[in-house]
Amino acid sequence: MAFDLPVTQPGGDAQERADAARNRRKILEAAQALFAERGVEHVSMDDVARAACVGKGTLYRRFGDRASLAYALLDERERVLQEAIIRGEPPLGPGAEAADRLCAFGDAMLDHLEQHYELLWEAERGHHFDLGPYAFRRTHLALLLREANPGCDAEIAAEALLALLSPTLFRHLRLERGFGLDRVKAGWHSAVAGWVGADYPARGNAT
Amino acid sequence: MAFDLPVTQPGGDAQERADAARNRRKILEAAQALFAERGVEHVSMDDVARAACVGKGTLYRRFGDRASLAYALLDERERVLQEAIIRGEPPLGPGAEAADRLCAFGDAMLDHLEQHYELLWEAERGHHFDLGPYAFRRTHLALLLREANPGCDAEIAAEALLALLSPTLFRHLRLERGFGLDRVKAGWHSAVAGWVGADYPARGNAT
DNA sequence: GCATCAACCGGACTGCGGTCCGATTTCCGA
DNA sequence: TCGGAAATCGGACCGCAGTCCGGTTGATGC
Repeated sequence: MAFDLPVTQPGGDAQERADAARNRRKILEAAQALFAERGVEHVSMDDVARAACVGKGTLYRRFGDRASLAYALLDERERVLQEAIIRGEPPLGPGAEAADRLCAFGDAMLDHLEQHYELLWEAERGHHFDLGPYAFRRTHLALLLREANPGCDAEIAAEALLALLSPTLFRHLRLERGFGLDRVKAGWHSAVAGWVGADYPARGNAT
Repeated sequence: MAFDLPVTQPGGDAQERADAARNRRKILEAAQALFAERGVEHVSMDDVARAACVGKGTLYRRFGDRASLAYALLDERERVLQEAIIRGEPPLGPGAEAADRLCAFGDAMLDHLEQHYELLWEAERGHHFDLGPYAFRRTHLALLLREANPGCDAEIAAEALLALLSPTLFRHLRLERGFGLDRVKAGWHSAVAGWVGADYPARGNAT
């Protein structure tokens, strides 16, 4: 079940056999083409294997499961985004106020979702929370929340905010409810404002 | 794909043939027993059919899919909960202040999740949002939010709050993160406070 | 009591995600 | 250049969710 997310080109310390590298590329290219052509959810793993001229065993050896194949295709974009958060310009990157960074983070993530929600949706199935990118986002949010509002339960708040960025909810809001992207972004800003500005601890009212 | 959620006893207008009713009961009993014995996720639909001495066709005719079978088993509990919300005592039922009702709603839902998250998890797969109970909760929350904070985007806020009560997130918080139920409830109260008390509209900060 | 027909039954079938293992290929040291 | 170990390959295989359809059963009108 454990495997390393492939960097775009295996490169680097390269412990990978030549045929293995060739097959990884064939698979990624075939998957990208098929996904673009038919839509992610209408492509089976067998389809990908067949299109890549590769056995299913190879496909699964390389990528573990369907979700991970989806993540592999997103890998580059994810790293760009992560880079922008860690070392990019404010307000997304360091330097701005925490609350502004939180807003910018949501905007960036929502744009990301808008472009890639099909893949993100696939990537999220099953694994949800233990995956690298999720953990990074959680940590990042918790850090900013702690800075913006030291009184709040930053870990819970981070999870709560992150839930708003789940591909599942995004799909629902955008497609089923028909909310515009701007409205969802405004919702994010409100949620951030709520967590940053509310009085803590909240009223006790246990049932 | 469409079918009516079975009331506990088919009763009422009863257009159901005797053998069909008998089979429904056999299936529900078998499912309940198997789920209790092995845990929901270690029981296949074939297992249920076999244990109920019924063909798979019958099983699927009755319940449509796995998620709906799970819901059928929850049906009674769900209706009790819904009744308590619509006509029960405050603060869960009508009569209390909106913000207090929101808190009480979360507490009740979280208790419900605590007891039934395995079934709720199954029930949520695939369908997510168009299902009856979800729609009811969404409407209820939106109503209370509109009352508690007329300035906010109640529809978005309702979805955002409801996301905190998804079986997926609950499982993650309780089991993977190891948060106590009280802490999650406190998180809910904070989230409610945030949406009820924050200043709207939130800062614009579009990317 | 009986004929008729719709509704129901059950198990064979499909498609998919994921696993397994014998055959093959690559890499490395000699 | 060559031999052998180890990683890799690929397709047969499994379990599961969900569909389909020929045979059967129960409700209804006479």
